Amino acid sequence: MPSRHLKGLCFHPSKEARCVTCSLSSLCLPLSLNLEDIDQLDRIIKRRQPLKKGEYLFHQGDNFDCVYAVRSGSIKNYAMTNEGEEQITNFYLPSELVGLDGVDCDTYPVSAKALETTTVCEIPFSRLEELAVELPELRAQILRIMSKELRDDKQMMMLLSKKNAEERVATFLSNLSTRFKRRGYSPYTFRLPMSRNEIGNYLGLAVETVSRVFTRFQNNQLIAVNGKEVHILDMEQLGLLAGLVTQESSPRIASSS
Amino acid sequence: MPSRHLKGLCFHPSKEARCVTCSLSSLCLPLSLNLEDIDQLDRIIKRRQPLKKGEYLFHQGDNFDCVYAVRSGSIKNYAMTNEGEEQITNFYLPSELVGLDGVDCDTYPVSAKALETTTVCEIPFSRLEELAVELPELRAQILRIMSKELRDDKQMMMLLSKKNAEERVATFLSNLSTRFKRRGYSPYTFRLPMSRNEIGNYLGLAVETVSRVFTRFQNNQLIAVNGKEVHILDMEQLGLLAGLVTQESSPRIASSS
DNA sequence: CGCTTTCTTGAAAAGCGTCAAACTTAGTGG
DNA sequence: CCACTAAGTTTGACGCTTTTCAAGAAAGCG
Repeated sequence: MPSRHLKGLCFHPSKEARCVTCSLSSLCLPLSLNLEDIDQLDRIIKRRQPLKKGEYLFHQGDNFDCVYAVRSGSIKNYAMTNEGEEQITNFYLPSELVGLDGVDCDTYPVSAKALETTTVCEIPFSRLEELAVELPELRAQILRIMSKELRDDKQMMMLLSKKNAEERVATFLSNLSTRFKRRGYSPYTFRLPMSRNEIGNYLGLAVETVSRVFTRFQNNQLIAVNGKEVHILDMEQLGLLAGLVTQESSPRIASSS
Repeated sequence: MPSRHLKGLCFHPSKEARCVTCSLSSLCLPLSLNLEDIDQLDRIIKRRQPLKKGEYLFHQGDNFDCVYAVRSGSIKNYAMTNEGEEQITNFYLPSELVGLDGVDCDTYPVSAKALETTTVCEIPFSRLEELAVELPELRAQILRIMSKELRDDKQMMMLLSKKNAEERVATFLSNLSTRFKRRGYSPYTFRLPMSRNEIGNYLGLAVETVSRVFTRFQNNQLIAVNGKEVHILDMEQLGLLAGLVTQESSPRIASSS
């Protein structure tokens, strides 16, 4: 039924080439748009060729022109420090929107690189803005997404300035779990798309520390890890740790011994 | 000359009660609005009674309804951690906009408290949105401000995850300096509106560490401090330190001795 | 299958936090 | 206006968490 409007405007007429049929449609941009609005949005969106691991969506400094919705796979955002090391500022999983922090500059302030084979929807920002003029719901949705990202950033700042290594890793895992769950995947069993190094970089910890915390969590029956495969065994305890737990009387995780 | 439109709509008919005559007009929201647009904006803005030190602009959890432009004084944003300690997420100086991270929630995610006697313009968000429908420039400006805040947050995350105590404090001072300069004040001499404790909280450092770094900077002729009064003596060196300098061959600041 | 990269583990070192105490400033009331 | 108290700041000594360095184990890749 929802197939008016498609015509010759469809760029990659694949089996899932429209927002209405997209399995992520309830999570992605058109969260609160009605069917007609989605059709309009649909017409400005391009599906890009899948990116292979290590390929770039855009580079820091590229002209800002599009935002991207991840359809499958995952993306990392990172900037270069003055010394040339990378600083990861975010990971993006399917249904999440990449590139919004470029809105007020001419260029992307960070680079976006695929962590694995990744497909995205490309949304030309100028056309999105045009469309937003007519669709108040779309406008509101864009604001909501940016505002959400602002709040997530504050959470991250809290993590970086107040939490210790265990709390950081626990927060990271809980957070991933929640996002996988929302996508429809198991919140208990998932594959980390990023390396230990990238986790450490993101969390402000040395690789070795991340590795040690993983082992400690495993020894304490919090999780079971096998390479990038993670099973969360005790979600409650993990959540407690993540929630900035240093309560005097809390059963402290035994230190490796 | 710019005085059509005012009529009975002016809430506090003080000497600086309009955006057009506001000394911050070139910095504040209406950055890129023309005179007529500013007049329209002007009519939805209320000037609130000055806040005394320690008073709240809003509390975490209050209904989100307004954003605020600081006219004079300063504001801190902070959230409560699960353990009940405060975590400062931002400081706002005159011409800066407070409250935007509430846009997509019903309630403010943080509290906003005056660090000193502070005056603000109150901007009802619903009316701002209405107005934004007609004024594309205003819409763009709101996006720009949010996007700027997103990028600032990334910078903060970088600071918290990669910089040591000296680099953090140097960054903090450089940043304040820049903002004071933009306001038209001296970038070299200014008064810190916040306590050492608050600086430490914000930078993820213990008070004692902040204090020690201040002393060290003073011993090394980088700055001169007297209570909250700060003079920057060597802006270049301070900037170098701030810019994530651990270059092998850089003249490392002598440690207090 | 061998090579490179990533991950893990141990031991030592460093940076920062914590505790404690002296000192300064700000605020209050006599 | 000064004394008094509370709050904020500075300084030193010590300890703990995390980093750094190093080396071996596992995994990914051609």
